[in-house]
Amino acid sequence: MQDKTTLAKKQTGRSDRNQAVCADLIAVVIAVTNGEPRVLTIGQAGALPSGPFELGHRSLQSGLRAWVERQTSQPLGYIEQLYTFADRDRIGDEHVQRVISISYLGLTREEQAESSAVHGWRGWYDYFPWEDHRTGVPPILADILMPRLLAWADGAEDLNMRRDRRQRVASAFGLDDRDWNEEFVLQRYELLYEAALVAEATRGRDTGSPPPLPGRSMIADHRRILATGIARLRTKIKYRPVVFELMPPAFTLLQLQRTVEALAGRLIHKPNFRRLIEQQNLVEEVGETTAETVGRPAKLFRFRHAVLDERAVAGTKLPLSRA
Amino acid sequence: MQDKTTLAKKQTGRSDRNQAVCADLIAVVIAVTNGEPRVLTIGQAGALPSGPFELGHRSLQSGLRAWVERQTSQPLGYIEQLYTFADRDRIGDEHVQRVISISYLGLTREEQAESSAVHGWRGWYDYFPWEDHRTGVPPILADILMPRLLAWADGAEDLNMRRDRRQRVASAFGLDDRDWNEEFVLQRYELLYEAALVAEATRGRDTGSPPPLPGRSMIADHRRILATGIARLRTKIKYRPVVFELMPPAFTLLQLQRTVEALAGRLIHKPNFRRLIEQQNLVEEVGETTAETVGRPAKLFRFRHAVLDERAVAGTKLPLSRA
DNA sequence: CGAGTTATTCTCACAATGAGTATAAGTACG
DNA sequence: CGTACTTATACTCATTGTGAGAATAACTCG
Repeated sequence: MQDKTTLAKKQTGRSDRNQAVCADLIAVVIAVTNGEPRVLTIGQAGALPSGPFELGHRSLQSGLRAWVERQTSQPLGYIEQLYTFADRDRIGDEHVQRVISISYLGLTREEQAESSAVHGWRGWYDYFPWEDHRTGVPPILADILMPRLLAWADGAEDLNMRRDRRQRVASAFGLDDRDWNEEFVLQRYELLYEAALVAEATRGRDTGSPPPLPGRSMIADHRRILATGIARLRTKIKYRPVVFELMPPAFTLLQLQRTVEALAGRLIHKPNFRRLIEQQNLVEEVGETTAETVGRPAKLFRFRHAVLDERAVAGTKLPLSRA
Repeated sequence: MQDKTTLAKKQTGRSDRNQAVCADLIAVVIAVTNGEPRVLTIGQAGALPSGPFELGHRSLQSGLRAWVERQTSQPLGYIEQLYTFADRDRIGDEHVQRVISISYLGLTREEQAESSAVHGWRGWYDYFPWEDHRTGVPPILADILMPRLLAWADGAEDLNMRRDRRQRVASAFGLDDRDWNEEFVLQRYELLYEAALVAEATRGRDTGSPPPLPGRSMIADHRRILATGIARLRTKIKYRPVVFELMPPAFTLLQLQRTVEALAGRLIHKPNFRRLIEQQNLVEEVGETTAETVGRPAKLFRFRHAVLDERAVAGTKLPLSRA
């Protein structure tokens, strides 16, 4: 019955323990502007908006909203929890106190007047140049990263380890007969980290003048958190109508497609995309057309907000081309 | 540049703040025995294994493993993070100190010799009797819960609120022309909570002798966490080969099917299930057959562990019948 | 007006899926 | 020992979903 006492403690506030943990809230806030996905950052160093969870906060979510709005004055719409970390090694903290990082993914639209010195929107492919396959395989991947990754795999002492590494590289980057899977963002980042092909992997060590490595870096483990957010978003757009959080009130089907392509980092077959959106009844015509540049004017659509009620979870499927 | 100081603080351990938060690790550990899904609990009251995250723990995961093994001496295999909560109201804690609950889902096999007084396995449908649709719609749902839910929906003052409630009930419970979706476990629980149809919803209040409400209750918000775990598992078995974590080394296809049915709470078309499993190459023949009870003996299969390497994420789809 | 550009509608082959039927190989028991 | 019953396993078939490409419509530009 040691269990009864545990319960008692649980219900009377555990003042007997001094687990001085502190909890950080970290936000990955995404917007898509002109067909480019962007992430909200603060400071020069490249950091995600974040701050400690405080007593005044009503909930984790509201604490996060408060920090983001204080640091960037960007209003937040949709948010969802990403992951909670507490690894000691990655935090870059030598002190004894433990930090728990609770990360969130937020989706908005970039409507800021002018960019500020302390915060701004940065293209997410600046941080992950190997992730953009819209115009084919990025040169940086084929020319620099793949050779280095394979060298790293073959550089393992153990035979089993070599096989394992090659296996993981092949799976994550779509080698051999496999297809490129845009969802494996985190696995790819973790491999590059392991192979010391991203700057933050060698941060603690004294590597003289570090060689230039691909992709912009971020403080602490923020780039890993961003990778987690991108992976989640790329997965989620396939079964939930979250893309619309990133769209203006009215948009053409091509604009919608370009947004999805920007997120997925790959192209979509236009007629099939259109078919899927329409047969799922996700949008309705506004009644007007765009007077944009050249070509036949496109009808404007708006998101049918009713679908959020109709099928709380349903599914939005997106046809991604193979080529 | 207030941002530079923030960074500095971040990297030198934030001893300047006294955010005395404490973090709890909570485990939803699932096994399936004889076609019944079960959850690992401690104590009489119905509690999930849990304990505070401590300085000695290497990571959140290892801290969780330590607590579960200490409290239940049940070894843990597969685990994944579920969700992090910090709601004040639901914790049942009047004190100022904040508690963050980090929950995990674990999958194992029940191999305990005899049950102990302080811990044990309980059928998960004891807690959620309305979730088992393997033998049709549970009477408790049709006879008791649905009428009460509809009464609750119609009891709202505002017209919009009435419509909204009816809408949510219909969606979560598959009314009208909608299908029952076994994945909406959490939404259903939340609705029942809102409608005060689960015991823990009226816990704080002085409701004299509370009427008997369906389903066994749990301490604090543990039942909600269990609902989250069930929902996650029901979703996940459809695209990842996690069922095998719950299976013995060798099994027949029917045993595998019964396990999936137990988790999903609904029946599966046998030939289609078989086809799906085989064409995905998830299993291989052991070479023996079962000498079980009656009927033609079934071949024994084992999980092809190689698939975990081959497609780190791939997909295991399961055909759920509509009837 | 013709070339170029984007929008929009169809067609078609093929894979995936839900449902049902038929046959095989055992056990139980008169 | 043969018949009824039970479970295993193998096919069939209709329908839908999906990837890919062709055809047509409606504009702008010069």
